[in-house]
Amino acid sequence: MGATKTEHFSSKVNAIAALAKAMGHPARVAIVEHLLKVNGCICNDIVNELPLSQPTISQHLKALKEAGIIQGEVEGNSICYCINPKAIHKLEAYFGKLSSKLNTSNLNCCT
Amino acid sequence: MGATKTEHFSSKVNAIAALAKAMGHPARVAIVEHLLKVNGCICNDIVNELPLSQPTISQHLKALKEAGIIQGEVEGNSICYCINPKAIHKLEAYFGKLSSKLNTSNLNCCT
DNA sequence: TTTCTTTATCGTAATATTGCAATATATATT
DNA sequence: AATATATATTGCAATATTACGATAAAGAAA
Repeated sequence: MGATKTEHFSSKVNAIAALAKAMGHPARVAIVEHLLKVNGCICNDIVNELPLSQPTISQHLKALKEAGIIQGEVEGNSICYCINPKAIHKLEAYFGKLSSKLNTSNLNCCT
Repeated sequence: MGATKTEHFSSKVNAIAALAKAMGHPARVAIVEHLLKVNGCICNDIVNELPLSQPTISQHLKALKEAGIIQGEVEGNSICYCINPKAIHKLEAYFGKLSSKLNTSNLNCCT
């Protein structure tokens, strides 16, 4: 026990959960926000923006990258990280679909 | 160390992270999917739908409830759980805003 | 080549999460 | 009251996450 039983769930459900999990930490949300603010890339300035150590930030960047939320390229001396719009769009599409289904359904309990 | 340093981040960032975290497990996504499918409430049938024990499911329901993703009411012998549309809408709005900002920005790197 | 800068990885400690058996609680039914 | 049904809580073991110091790696600049 202790490990998530991903094998029992559909790949669609696992895919959404993996994306949501990656966004499930304030540091990672803050990284995405920062990437959006600087309109493109992180080149060495993210460490100064967040109240976390460099190894911790590197770890969070890795988690975001492995989930497909961001993508990175070596850019000379530093690394260029930016948001992968497709991943964000998947989340938007999923929650958007949920929202619209909720609007059309008659939730006649728990109100 | 080991605990998330939530106190260093804005309440907006923490709020999104908390919602995303709640959706960051396949069992919890599956619960939400099931709630949507039955168009309203869970009344005792969720345990038969998921490949997890009753205590584990109860735990996931509690996590979803504490995050505000679902809301529950005692309904006679059983419990009536249903989705809180506001929480889903917050997620949709957040990722929607990210998406549209990404569309208008010129991501001239990492392409 | 040496040094500087930037990012990644390793090792480790603290904490959190996941999962379940056992048990408790609470209401319905008989 | 006794029993049945549905959900929650407790206690525990296994695993994962978070965070950071120390160190490594890799390219830039001198």
